[in-house]
Amino acid sequence: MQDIFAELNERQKEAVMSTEGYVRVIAGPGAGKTKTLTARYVYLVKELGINPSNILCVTFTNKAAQEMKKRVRKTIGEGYDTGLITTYHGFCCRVLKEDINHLYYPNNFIILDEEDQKAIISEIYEELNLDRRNDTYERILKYISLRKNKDTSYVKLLSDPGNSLDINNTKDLNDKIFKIYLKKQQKVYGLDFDDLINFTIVLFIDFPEVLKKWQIRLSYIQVDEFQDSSSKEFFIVEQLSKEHENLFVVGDPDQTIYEWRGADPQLLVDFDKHFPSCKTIILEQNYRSTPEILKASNSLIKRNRLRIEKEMFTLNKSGIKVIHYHGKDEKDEIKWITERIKYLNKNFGVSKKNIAILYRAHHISRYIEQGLIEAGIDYTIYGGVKFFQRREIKDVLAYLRLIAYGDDLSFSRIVNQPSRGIGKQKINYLREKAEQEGLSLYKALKKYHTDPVFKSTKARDFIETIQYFKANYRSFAVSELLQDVLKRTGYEEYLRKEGDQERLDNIAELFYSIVTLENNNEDELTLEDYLQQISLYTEADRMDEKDSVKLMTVHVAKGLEFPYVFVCGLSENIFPNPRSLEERKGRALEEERRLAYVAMTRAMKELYLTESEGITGNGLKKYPSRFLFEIEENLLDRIGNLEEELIEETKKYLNQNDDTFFSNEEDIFDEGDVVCHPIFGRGVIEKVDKDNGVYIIRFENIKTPRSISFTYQKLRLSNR
DNA sequence: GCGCCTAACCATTGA
DNA sequence: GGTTAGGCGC
Repeated sequence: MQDIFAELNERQKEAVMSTEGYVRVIAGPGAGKTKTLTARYVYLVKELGINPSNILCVTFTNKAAQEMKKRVRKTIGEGYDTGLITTYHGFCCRVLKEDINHLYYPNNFIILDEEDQKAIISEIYEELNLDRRNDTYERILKYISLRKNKDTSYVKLLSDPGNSLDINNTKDLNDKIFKIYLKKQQKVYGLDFDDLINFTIVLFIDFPEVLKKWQIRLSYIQVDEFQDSSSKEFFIVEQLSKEHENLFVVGDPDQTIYEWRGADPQLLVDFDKHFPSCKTIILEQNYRSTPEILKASNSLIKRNRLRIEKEMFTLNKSGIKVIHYHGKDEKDEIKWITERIKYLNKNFGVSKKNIAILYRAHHISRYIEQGLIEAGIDYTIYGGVKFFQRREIKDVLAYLRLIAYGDDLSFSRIVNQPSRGIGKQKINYLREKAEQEGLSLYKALKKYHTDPVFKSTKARDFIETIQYFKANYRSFAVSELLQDVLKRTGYEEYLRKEGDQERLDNIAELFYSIVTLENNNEDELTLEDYLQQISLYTEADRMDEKDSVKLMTVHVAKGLEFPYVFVCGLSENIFPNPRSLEERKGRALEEERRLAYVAMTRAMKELYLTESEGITGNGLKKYPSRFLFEIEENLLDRIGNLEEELIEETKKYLNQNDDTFFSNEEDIFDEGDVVCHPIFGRGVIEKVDKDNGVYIIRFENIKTPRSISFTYQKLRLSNR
């Protein structure tokens, strides 16, 4: 216990000791959020004697959960069930496994990931004879997700064993697709990511006794990265906390980067209004970055209007200034990066694993990769074609899932992989049979594989192999099973024949990840558990200690830190992202800025911001990102050939598209002026802070004064 | 009927 | 780089 406290500062200690009631901790980047959260968990167990099975600790990723579990176990010892250190989705999964039967859905449901959803939609397209080129998966998936989240009554439709889905009675094509989708997912007993949350909510509302059970069980609840919780997720923890009234949330509104997915930072901002007894602790000391990095980051995030004023500080040692490199083209940009990496390595012994290259969107990684290959620098991409969505990984997992569940999605994925002579036509034939007799595709093949139709196929082999595994899989560890499956199904040989070493390597990586999981788990890892866990995995969960440069999007980098960080592709029309700006006007630019802030604050020792001239994918000319000019000039070291002319052109371009940018207009308000803000309402200007370019305004309806940047005053404030 | 190859088109972020 | 339709050969 002692050593846990020894590492904490006074405020962090205060947070750890705040075990009763509603508590919110607002903590900027590198302030030791996770450390504090972990210490509090340990304090609850060791000092207060609370059983871990009564503490719900919601983390943002599985990786964060795994690491926290590891640290917790080190201090409290083995033998505890720390299964409630988990993500929202992981927790919902746990609840549903226990109680979904109330909703007439079996608890051996499968979790549908994006790939599965796409497969379902693809089937629907085929059945309805729709032209795929005129539509996109993304649009349909968005529509389905929107529909599900707007009205959760679909949960009852889905779980109704009588199946009251009337496909003929539809309003339009979208509605029809939606209903067929529900029918298809019901057939495989699938739950997608939205369902996990929605089912849990319906369960809690419709069956108060289930909610009560969990309320009593969970004496303490703590939530990490609370600014990225959605109102639905908040509803879940709020309801759960009603019995013991111990809810502890940690977050930073400035790091909200998931608004587009439903995150609502206002929940953290208004936490004190929601729970008037709430205690607030603010952690402003950063232990991660050099003062140079922190100052530059602060100076950028200050440009946002919608924020709780807080200024991070650090006592860390000074380093070099943040560098902005401007390249003549993409080749030049990556060349400079690779040379810098080599320089750091040669002169300071910086190893590759301590370096991260971050970007706004996956496709940017292409020219980065190219350059790294040319320079002979090893790298690992996290994200992009996501590891768990790679063809070979999905195939292997589909075999495992078919063995465990016998579902149609897995079946159609791998029945002809490797080729067994069972193509489209034969699947359609099977589909008809299955439909008529209410069988799954696998069962239909099992019944009819002796039909003359399948004479020239390897259907019999296939059925025999799968049947063998179905009968025996429980007596093997998942890793053993995987190896056996690879051999007996001929999948490994098939890849080997194709000479696809990379795919084989990926499978090896999957194998080792299973072995690690098996070694870390307290209990035996069952196949069902594994499959469920893996479908909730994220790219960040794969992060390891391989000695290679790490490439990932800023979103994937959230919550992580790296000694040396390059943020590349910092151009207008890339970062900030034009589609995001288009889609959610107003709020989006602030989120993009927070994203840039998150990217910058990942760096511990040195931070490089790079961009280059050229054109973007949609044929627009690239200009240096506005964010590069929003950071105070004296905090950046501009390197590369950035001509005055281009800066002027950029300013002109930005002003054209956003009249609040580079506005030379002087502040038109004085202290004491009454102003009106579209969101905050009426307020009085308390102070004009010319140094930082902000007004401090006390709004009538808001407890703490807010700061509003000058650059926005023209647009956002009006005299009144 | 099946599977392989190619040209053409497209790309925001993710649990 | 991935995805898709369509053509072609077995």
